[in-house]
Amino acid sequence: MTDRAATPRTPQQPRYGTRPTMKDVAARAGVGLKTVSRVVNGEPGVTADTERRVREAIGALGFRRNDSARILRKGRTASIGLVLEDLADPFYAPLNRAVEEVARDHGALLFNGSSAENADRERELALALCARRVDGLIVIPAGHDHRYLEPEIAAGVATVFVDRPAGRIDADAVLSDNFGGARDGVAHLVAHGHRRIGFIGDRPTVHTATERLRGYHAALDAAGLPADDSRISLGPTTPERVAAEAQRMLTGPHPVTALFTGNNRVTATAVRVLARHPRPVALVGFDDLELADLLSPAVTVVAQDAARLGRTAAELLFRRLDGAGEQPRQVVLPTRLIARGSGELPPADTP
Amino acid sequence: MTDRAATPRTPQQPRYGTRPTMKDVAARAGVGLKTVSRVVNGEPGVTADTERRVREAIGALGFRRNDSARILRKGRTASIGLVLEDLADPFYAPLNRAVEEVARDHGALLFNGSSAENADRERELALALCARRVDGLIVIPAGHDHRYLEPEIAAGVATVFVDRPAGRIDADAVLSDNFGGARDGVAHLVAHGHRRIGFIGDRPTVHTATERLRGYHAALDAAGLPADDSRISLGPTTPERVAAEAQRMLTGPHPVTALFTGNNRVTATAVRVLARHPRPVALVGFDDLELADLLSPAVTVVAQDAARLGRTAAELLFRRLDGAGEQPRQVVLPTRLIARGSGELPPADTP
DNA sequence: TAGAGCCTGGACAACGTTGTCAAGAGCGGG
DNA sequence: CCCGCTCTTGACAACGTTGTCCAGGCTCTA
Repeated sequence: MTDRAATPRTPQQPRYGTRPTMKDVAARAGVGLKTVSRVVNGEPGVTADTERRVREAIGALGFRRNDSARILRKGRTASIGLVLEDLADPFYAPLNRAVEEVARDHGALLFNGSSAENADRERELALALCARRVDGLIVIPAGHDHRYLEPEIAAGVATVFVDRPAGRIDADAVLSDNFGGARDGVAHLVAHGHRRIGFIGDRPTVHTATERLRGYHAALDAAGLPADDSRISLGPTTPERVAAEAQRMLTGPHPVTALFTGNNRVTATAVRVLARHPRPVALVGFDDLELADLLSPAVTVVAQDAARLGRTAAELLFRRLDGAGEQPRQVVLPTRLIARGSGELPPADTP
Repeated sequence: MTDRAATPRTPQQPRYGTRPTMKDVAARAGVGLKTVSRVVNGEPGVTADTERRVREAIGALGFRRNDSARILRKGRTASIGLVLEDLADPFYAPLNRAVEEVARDHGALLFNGSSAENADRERELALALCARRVDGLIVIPAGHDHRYLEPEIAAGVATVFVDRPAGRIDADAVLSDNFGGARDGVAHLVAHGHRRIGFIGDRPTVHTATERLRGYHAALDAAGLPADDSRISLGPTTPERVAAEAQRMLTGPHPVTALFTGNNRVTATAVRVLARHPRPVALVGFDDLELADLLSPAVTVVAQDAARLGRTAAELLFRRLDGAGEQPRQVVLPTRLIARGSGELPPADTP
C-alpha cells in the first residue's frame, strides 16, 4: 500500500488542486498513454481522427504537460540561471534582459537571483540552480573562489562568467575592457590639462575596481605624471563614503582639478558633490548614466555596453551547450568614451 | 530492453557528463537508497557512523540532489515566476529585486521574463512557467484577457497581478494609486497658477495610462478648468512621438505653460525637449528618475514605490500559497509627490 | 533470560513523462 | 489467398527522488 493507493486522485496537500495527467487524458479519449504523448509533442504516426479525440480530451480537462516530469525523463531542462550582483542595479538590468532574449531564442527559461555582493550567497544560489539542473549558468562573481563549481562544470553545466573573471578555476568569461576604458578616460582628462586627478572606486576586492585603477595609473604614467595615494580611494560605494572622499580630495593645499569615478554609483554621488562645489571640477565617470547628457555640465563617461556583455555571454553559453568543447576563453569587449562636457572642463585656478 | 539498459551509466547525450545519483552514493557507502535520502534531507533515524559514511560518499562522488526528481515527487517546486514588461526598464528593476528577496525568504527560486508589452508573449511565458509547475505567478499584464490563466489558477497556481489589474478574471492585484497620484501632480501645477497643462502618456490600452489621465481630468475639474483634447496625447512612448507632441503643445496660439508626463520614459524625453525650449515650462512627471534632483530645474515627480509594489505582491502570493483562501483583493499603494523645482515654476508669459 | 519496545536501515511503489519495442490492422503483390 | 510490408497504437520500463512499511537488531525491564 503506497501513499496514494487509497485515494487515487486526491493529492496529499488538499489545497493544491489536482491536475489532469496524460493518463487522465488517455482514459477520457479512450487511447493509450503514449498516443497522448505523441499528440502533445507533435510526433508523427497519429491519425487525424485519433488526434482530434485526444485534443478534445485535453481541452475538456484543461491538461497541461508537466515539464518537471519531462525534464526528469529527458535530462535537459531548457533553463539557465543568471546570478548577478543586484537585480535592481540599473547597470545590470539591460544585461539581464539581453540574457533573457538569447535564452528565449534558444527556447530556454531564465532563473535569476542576486548575490548582493556576498560570496556565500552567490555560492548558495549557484548551487541551488545546479540542483535544479539548469543547463547553464551565467555568473557575475561576488566571491573569488569558484572551485565549488568544478563538479558542476565537470558534470556538464555550461558556465560563463560576466563582468568579472572566475576565481581559481579556468572558465569562460566575458569582460569589458576596464583597464583600457579607465586609461582612456583618465587620458582624456590629462589631454585637457589636468595634472591632479582623483580616483574614487569600488573596494579593492572587486576585480573591475582594480583593473580600472590600473588604467588610471597607466594613463598617468603615459603622461609622466606622478601618482599620489591621497588622490586614490577604493572602498564601499556608499554615498557617505564617496562624498567624504570627494570632499577631501577637493580641499587641502593641492586639491584635485578633476575626478575619475569608478562606476555609476560613485559617479552619481560625485555629481551631487560637485554641484555644490564652488570651483568647477572636471569629471569622467565609468559607466553611462541615464540623463547624464542633461546635467550641467553634461557628464562625460566611459560607457560599457551592458546588453552586449549579456548577449555575448549568453551566446557563448549556448554555443557550449551545443557542444563547442574548446578551451575556456576570455572575451573582452571595448568601452566607449562619450565626451559631453564635464570631462572637457579646463583645470580651474586653485587658491 | 530499454533505452539505457545496454550501457547503464552512459547518458544518451554523451557531452552531458554523467551525474551520480543517490543510488550511486548508496552503493559506495554500502547503505540503502533511503538512508542516503535521509542524510541528504537531514531526517532523523540515521546513526552518526552511517551518516559519516554517506557524507564521505557524497563528497567523493560530488553528488548533488536532483531537484527535478524531488519536485516531481513532492508536488511543490519552490519556485515562482515573474512576468514583467521589460527587465531592462529601470522602473521594474527594483520591483524584480523585491520579489526576489521575498522569494528567497520563503526558500523559493525565481524565474522571470519580459513580455515586451506583447499579450501573446505574456501568455506564452506565463503558460511555460505553469508547465514548469511554478507554485505561483506574479504578472505585470501586457494583455487584457487573462482567462487563459483560469485553469492554472483553479489547479492551484497562486497568481498576483502587479502594476495593472488582470483582464476578465477576478484575481489579486497590487496597484499604485495612479489616479490619485496624477490628480495630485496636476493639482500641484494648478496650485502654481497653471491653466493650460499638457498631458503626454502611454497608449490608451495601458491601464495605468488611462488611470493617470483620469487623475488629470479630475484635477482640472476640481479647479474648474476646461480640458482641451489638443493638450492630451496618449500613444507609444518612443522619444520621437513624445518629442513631437511636446513640441506641438509648446507652440501655437495657446501653448501649454506646464506639462504632466505619464511615466519615466516620457518624462526623460520631455526634459530633453524643455531643455532646448526658450521659455521655461513647468513639469511634473509620473515615476521618479535617477538624478532627477540634479537637473536644472530639478524635476518634480509623482513617485511610486516600485520595490514596495513588488514586495507587497510577493508577500500576498506567499500568503496565498500558505493557504489564505479569501476572495481576491486589490491592494492600492499610495504615491508621493516630490517637489523639486520644475513643478513650481510659475506660468511664463506667452507671446 | 525472555518478551516488549525502540531504533535503524532497506525494499518498493509512485510522481508524470518519454523511448523502445512489439502487436495488430490494412493493403498490395505474387 | 497468403506473405510481407507499412502504419498506427499501446504496454512497459526508466528518469531520480521521497513516503510507506516491514524486518532485524538492539536495549530495557520483569
